[in-house]
Amino acid sequence: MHVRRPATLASLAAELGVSRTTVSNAYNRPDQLSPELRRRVLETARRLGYPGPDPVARSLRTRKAGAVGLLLTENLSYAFRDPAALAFLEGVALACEGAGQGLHLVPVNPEREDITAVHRAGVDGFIVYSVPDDDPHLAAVLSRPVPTVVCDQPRVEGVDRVGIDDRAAIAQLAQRLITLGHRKVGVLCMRLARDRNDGFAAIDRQRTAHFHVQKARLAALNEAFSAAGVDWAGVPVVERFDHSQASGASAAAQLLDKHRDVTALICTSDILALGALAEAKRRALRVPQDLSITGFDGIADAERAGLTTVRQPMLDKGRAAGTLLLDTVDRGRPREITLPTELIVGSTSAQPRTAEERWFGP
Amino acid sequence: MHVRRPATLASLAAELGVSRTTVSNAYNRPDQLSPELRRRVLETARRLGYPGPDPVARSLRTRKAGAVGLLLTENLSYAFRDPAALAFLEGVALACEGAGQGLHLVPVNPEREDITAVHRAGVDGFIVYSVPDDDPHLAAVLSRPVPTVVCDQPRVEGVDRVGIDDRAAIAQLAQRLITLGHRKVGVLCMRLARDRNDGFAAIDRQRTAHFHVQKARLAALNEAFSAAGVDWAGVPVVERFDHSQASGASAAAQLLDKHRDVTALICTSDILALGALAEAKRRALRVPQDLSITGFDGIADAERAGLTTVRQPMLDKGRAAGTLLLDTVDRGRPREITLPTELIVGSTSAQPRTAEERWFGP
DNA sequence: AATTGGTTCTGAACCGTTACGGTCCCCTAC
DNA sequence: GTAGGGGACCGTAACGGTTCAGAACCAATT
Repeated sequence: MHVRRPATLASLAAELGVSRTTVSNAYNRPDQLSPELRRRVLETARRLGYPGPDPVARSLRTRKAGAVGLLLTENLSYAFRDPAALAFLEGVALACEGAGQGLHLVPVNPEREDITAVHRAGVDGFIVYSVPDDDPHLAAVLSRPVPTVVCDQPRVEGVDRVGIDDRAAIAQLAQRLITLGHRKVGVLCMRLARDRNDGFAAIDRQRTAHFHVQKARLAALNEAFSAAGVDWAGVPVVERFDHSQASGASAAAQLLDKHRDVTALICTSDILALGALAEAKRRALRVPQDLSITGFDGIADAERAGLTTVRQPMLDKGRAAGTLLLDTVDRGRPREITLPTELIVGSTSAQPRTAEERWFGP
Repeated sequence: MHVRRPATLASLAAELGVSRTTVSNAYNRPDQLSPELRRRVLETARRLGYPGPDPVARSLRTRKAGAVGLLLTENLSYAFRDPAALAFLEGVALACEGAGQGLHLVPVNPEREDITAVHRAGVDGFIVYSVPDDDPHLAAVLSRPVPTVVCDQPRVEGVDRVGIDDRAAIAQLAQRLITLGHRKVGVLCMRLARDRNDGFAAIDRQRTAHFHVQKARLAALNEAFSAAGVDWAGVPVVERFDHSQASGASAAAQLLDKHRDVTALICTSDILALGALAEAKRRALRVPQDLSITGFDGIADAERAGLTTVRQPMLDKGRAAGTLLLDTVDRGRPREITLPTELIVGSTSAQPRTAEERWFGP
């Protein structure tokens, strides 16, 4: 550890016999004082071990912290494990470093409601990524008098927003499955609300979901399959609180145990889909002959696995969020950026076998 | 964007007809005022849209920012691409969230010398990860009157440190190759200094390297192979500024073009090794029969590829750095933590073929 | 009646800077 | 000789809190 005598701008000024303003100018506005004096100031600073103006005091005065706050649904460390979140983070970082801004990761525990971290963060603005609409942290952010950008969340009055058209994106996927002939499908989705509910999610829970993205995707699936004559009430939807391949596998198991007749498993994330893929393999179900499986996100592992999925530009999303937040120019009315998505048809989806084939083989 | 009338603690106090102290206490020391008054304060705060004490002003007074600064060699966004750096980051994040501290990523451009970001960061301490010993950012950090932990760097007077025994770790690897019979080896390493030098690195450059880790590993290799009778001056070492598989591949190509007789390629990182592996494949060199290749780090991709490498606990490293920084208790004399490493013998190393075999096949 | 003790609230100092609006002085130009 | 201009530096007032030593008050004890 490294401790210095607390030299301040004032003590430096006293030592030099100049005003504090002058010392401040030596650091911030070199043109406001003679080069000679500036040299003396800096030299004396070195001698006294003065590290330059205190960042916090400066922030207080200038009302600028030089950093962007990032709020995630999950534990801080989770973000480093999920490829999609990671790409988002990378995008935000890109925007930040382009603007010379720091990136302040706000520590949040999704299971507790400790808001203090949000209140403590000395930042010029917040990016809020995919938290439930009733999240107290979100409320805390909005209460703070700094600009905010939300991402993968519902619109908030007067707040910039970045996202994709989740409904259209998954509707396209659904349409593909429908065209292929799938009518008996199941869905694996991520957590729908802040409470842990690992299991089937009835329509009511789907409708009252607090995670905007999941809710939108389920609603769009509902709409698409209903239009194709499928009774959505009969479509099993399994929810998982934790987002991991293991969760995907167990969810798939739970669903398949109860509904052996499904011909397609629609997963709202690639991670879940990869888990489902593993479970299918474990059960010796052939994909896509016996079971089609689809994901969402377009992460590298999904591509590697040949997953049918929807690719969304996570990195661009992060960058857009950062840019929006840092672009102070045309901050008039709230802005909204919707990024394009792309259906990726992989090798994990195909026509379902007919009943006959199911009994007698292909 | 979301702007509120600037209500302050003072204006709240005025509105309520109480002192600022009382309002402050309402937030920070509930036991210091009657529950009734506290209720009124909070209620009035809500009505006026007062978001609670300003974090920056609070930080100024309390001298606590509630955040840890993290300084990396590379661009901010790089950290999200390199698995090893990522694991480190995750470890730091883990420690931070355990202590309820924010994680402030300091934006740094390794090619420029803009130090202001370090001076601007309102943090309670710094973790500095693998920057060159002459890095001006490091100097800037050390000049600040806050505790610091360096990681994968040489000792700095009076500063806590976390690392591994690089020399011992790679010496073990070298010993293995020597035992297998390799005497004609080549080395691929990461950047040795702040200037870009994509190409062969002569002994002099190796010796004057500013990246501690690389320097230590090269020195240990030198020692080990010299002891085995190899003239280190004749061992080609190729350096790459950018750390990527592409770099590894091109470095391998450059080395093999000039030194067709090497039987083993020692890489100072798994990323480089994976690139070398790709290049070997491109050249139809069989690994390990025609060429042994080793890495360093023990990332997941390396394991998948069966790489012979040294595993180091990157996550633990990050966590240790965070813990060290946040543990204010026994901050007496500088502490040092050295983490264990483990030699992983994979399928990319084997006995070199004899000269005979080289000509006539195995 | 005086002392003690406990709550509840206040006043003033302080944290280390920067913004703003000067002042002062020297130099040039007419 | 003096008006005008510009460079160099300064004084004061915030910025928005926290902290600590009391003050005021009331009840209980001696």
